[in-house]
Amino acid sequence: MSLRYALLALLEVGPLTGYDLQKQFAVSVGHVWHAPDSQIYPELRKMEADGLIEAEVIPWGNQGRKRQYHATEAGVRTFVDWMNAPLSYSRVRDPAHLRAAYLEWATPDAARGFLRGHIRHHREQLDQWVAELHAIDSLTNPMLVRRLAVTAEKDRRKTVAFKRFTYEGLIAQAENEIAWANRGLEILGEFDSPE
Amino acid sequence: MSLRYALLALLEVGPLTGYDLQKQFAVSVGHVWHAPDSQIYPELRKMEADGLIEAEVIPWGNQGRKRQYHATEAGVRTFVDWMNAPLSYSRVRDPAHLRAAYLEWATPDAARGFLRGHIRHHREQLDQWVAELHAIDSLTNPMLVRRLAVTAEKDRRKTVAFKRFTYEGLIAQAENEIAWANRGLEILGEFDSPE
DNA sequence: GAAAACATGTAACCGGTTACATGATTCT
DNA sequence: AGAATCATGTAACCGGTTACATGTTTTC
Repeated sequence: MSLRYALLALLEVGPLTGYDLQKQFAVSVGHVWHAPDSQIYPELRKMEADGLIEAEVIPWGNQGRKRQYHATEAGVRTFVDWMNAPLSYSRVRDPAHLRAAYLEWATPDAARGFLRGHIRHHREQLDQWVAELHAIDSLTNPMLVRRLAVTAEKDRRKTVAFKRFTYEGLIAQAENEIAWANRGLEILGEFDSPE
Repeated sequence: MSLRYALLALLEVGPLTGYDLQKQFAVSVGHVWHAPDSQIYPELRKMEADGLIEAEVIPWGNQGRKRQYHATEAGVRTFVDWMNAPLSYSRVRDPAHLRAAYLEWATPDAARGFLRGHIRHHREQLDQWVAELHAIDSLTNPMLVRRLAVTAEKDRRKTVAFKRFTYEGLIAQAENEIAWANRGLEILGEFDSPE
């Protein structure tokens, strides 16, 4: 159910089309919440039906049309209420750690492949997040710039601080996973080349 | 789709009823993969239909009956194949970090509550995992003991090593989240009591 | 004129969540 | 006799995934 809050978060800053939102999900918000376009467009319609957002149909070229959405008062309220409500945690479902727990069933090669894949995956995430952190610091993230433009001067530092905080957390997560997998490779080595 | 592999992992060790499996999901495997009974029983039936497991109907008391499942040859093969296949990673969907990214919308109290809740949640997880790690080291985890009983002597160290490895990883994750949330509380403090 | 980008969806499926539902056995 | 535990499900719903589907506009 967080998709709608992720969408609302983006729409708090200013009106966007489904396509704009979709692109944001490929970069900024997408770093913490992924959603494909096939989910975004129907969700926007539902949110519109629920009165959280409103669309303005804008002509685009000769025949083209696009729907530009903006948050309504109710939408802002809903978003703020969610931000102030306690977060509910879903139960653990962690394929990588599930596999690790039974790794003695894999061949040594497959086990090594799994751990290297884990490192590769988190290295890729890490690279993205580090780049995003730089974009925050250098103010080259367009959504953040737009956000700051509509934020009172006194709240700007805070806004930037939370964005940094988020990405620092994600970076620490990725580094942690990489360190864990490397430790796993060491353990594998102990059993592969025993002496 | 990992539920069936989690179930197979448990059934590799020896026959269990749906109820036995369900209890394991409340403790050991449940630490990495949660599943409610309403999901376990139907999944077992599907696995039986797919020939991965077989049930033996055992009388229980005067009229009671229970179905004790064991992995078939095909079941073992399927499990081993999964263990040797590359793991596919699903896209990020992280409610806590999503919220953190827009935490300036929450009241200072709600923000503090969110971070404290994050710490509480991961502290609870941490406690469970630390206890589990002790149960591994002291060989008081019944499933592990059963597992070791059917494992060749030379593979026992390896089996225990991977279990430890898994829980060390989970513990590091939890500690990481707690450290992150504490850092968030510090940041909050800077903005709440500025001078 | 072709390719890239803009724009917006539908549909089938699947795994997981929540709530409901029931009955037997064993322990105290 | 009552509580705890053992035992096994069904059903409605919902969020997310994957595949499919289509047309316009802008840029090169």
